[in-house]
Amino acid sequence: MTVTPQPAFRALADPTRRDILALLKTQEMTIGAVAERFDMTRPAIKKHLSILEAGDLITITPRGRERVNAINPDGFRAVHSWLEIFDAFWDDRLAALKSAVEKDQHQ
Amino acid sequence: MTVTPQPAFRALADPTRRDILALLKTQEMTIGAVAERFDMTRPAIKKHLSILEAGDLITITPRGRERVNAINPDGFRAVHSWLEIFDAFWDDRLAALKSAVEKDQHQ
DNA sequence: TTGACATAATACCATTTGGTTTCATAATAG
DNA sequence: CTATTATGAAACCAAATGGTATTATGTCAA
Repeated sequence: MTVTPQPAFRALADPTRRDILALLKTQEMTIGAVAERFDMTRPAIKKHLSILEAGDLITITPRGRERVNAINPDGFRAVHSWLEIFDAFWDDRLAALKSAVEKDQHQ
Repeated sequence: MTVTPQPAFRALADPTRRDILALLKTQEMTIGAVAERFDMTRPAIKKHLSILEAGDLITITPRGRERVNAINPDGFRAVHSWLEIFDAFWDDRLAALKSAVEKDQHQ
């Protein structure tokens, strides 16, 4: 069970890391393969991948001399569940907006 | 329309800022009132609030010599819509898990 | 076994970040 | 008007962050 969403939120704060996630969404990839897609050195990409792993947003699985990086839903769920705290608020605002619009229409 | 979720994700990456959001969820508050709730100086809180505003997660409205800070759903929607990119992935994984379980039951 | 390849690990650097202190400004209460 | 109150703004600092280059390690292929 995920205790704190902090590592996931921290991981999501960087645009390169979000791009990596969007890339891994389509397919699992080795570190080298990911690095090829970015204008950045492999060590830099490896750091990003480690941070994504720390946030439970990806898994890194050894396969021979390679490391396979794949999306891991766990971290996403932690983020999602934190954001859900605000769902009721949105509903309230939407309801308020709706009633305001309706009231306006009746005038 | 929100163009990039970057300022919102950046704002969400700090635990103090997420605590501030959780606080503002219950009620609008002035800067001073927010600062009273944290073991931190007012300028520090003010910086956090500015970053939250830059991420469209809150609005800061002048009222006399005060500034009223209130949750703003816009930034949350930007975050939510970026995360939605991964919804299909979760579904796929769930479907894969489900079929794996079912297959297992038939053996 | 040896060479090549994929990654790990370390040291290093510039910039950003999260905090402070201090001083300035604007609005309200008497 | 004056004192107080709420905030703005600037300068500054330590630590974290995002990147690099370099060197080491482990695995595969011939």
